[in-house]
Amino acid sequence: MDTLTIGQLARAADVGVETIRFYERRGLLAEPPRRPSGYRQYEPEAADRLRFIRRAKELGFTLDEIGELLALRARPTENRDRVRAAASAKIDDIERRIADLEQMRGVLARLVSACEERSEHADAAMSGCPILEALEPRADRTSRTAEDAQ
Amino acid sequence: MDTLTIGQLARAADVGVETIRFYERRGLLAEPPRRPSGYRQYEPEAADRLRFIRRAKELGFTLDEIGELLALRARPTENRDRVRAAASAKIDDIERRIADLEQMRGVLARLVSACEERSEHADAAMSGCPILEALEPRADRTSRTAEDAQ
DNA sequence: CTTGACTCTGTAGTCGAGTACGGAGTGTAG
DNA sequence: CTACACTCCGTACTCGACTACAGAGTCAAG
Repeated sequence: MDTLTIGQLARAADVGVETIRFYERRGLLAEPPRRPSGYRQYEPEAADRLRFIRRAKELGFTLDEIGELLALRARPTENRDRVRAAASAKIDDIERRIADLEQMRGVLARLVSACEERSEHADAAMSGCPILEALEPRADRTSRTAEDAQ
Repeated sequence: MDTLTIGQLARAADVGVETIRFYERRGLLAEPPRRPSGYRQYEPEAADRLRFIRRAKELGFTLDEIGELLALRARPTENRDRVRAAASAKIDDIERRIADLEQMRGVLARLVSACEERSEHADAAMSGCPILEALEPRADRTSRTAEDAQ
């Protein structure tokens, strides 16, 4: 027997049974043939397709994008450019996200080290860890009349 | 007049009116005093608090985490260590995310360039852009009998 | 005084990617 | 033949962070 039930497929691809049906509804997975009982019968390659989906998700593609990728895959050579373009766009996207995260990390790192310095010569007990204060004033401050107990 | 209506505050902090009420429900924003009519009356500092929230969100904190941060802020000096610890944990988190994204980018970049090479000496028309194929086999392959037109 | 913009409350909808559940039918090992 | 695991379908729920809406009341300008 070289077809799989949905549960066997789920174990093979390490996803949930419900996830497989969900992908089918979303059009990411073709409807497989059925046994007379209605049970889905998958070929082992279905697990590859599921792994493809998982891998693409890990690479930051949304399910919609993955659907497009799978559609392109059907006719590969003529769509090479489009696949390449999609991947390039995704790279740009990823680079933006990396840059954002690096900026965040920089800000937090500065604040943590500033905070540590203060802790060491523990005199300035009157001023808190600068992390919180530093978060507040984003670039150009709007008018501040000083003097206000919230 | 130095109090703001919710709409003025929303414009000042560049968030939606509904968002402000949502933050209030979530406990991120204290309930402000009201006019007899029930209208909320905000001090200008409320805009700082909203900017704090926005900034922290940009830094990757969830609203729950921001709530904790704001709670810690109330008693700053005694909580310095905890604030610092929270920020450090967030840095670790950010670094993990950066590493993941860099890996994704690496994979995609390799695939795109491999694809470009093929396009140049455009002989291998039989094999598609390797992006799609390369996505599939995740590390150790499970049995593949070759030969299958899906 | 009227008009129109604003605000109030409470509830419901959105998006993405699933996950859970109920009730019925099926496959199979012992 | 009887358990019991598995599968079917459809619907509803989850999470996070909002966003929209209905219907009523309020404020300020002209």
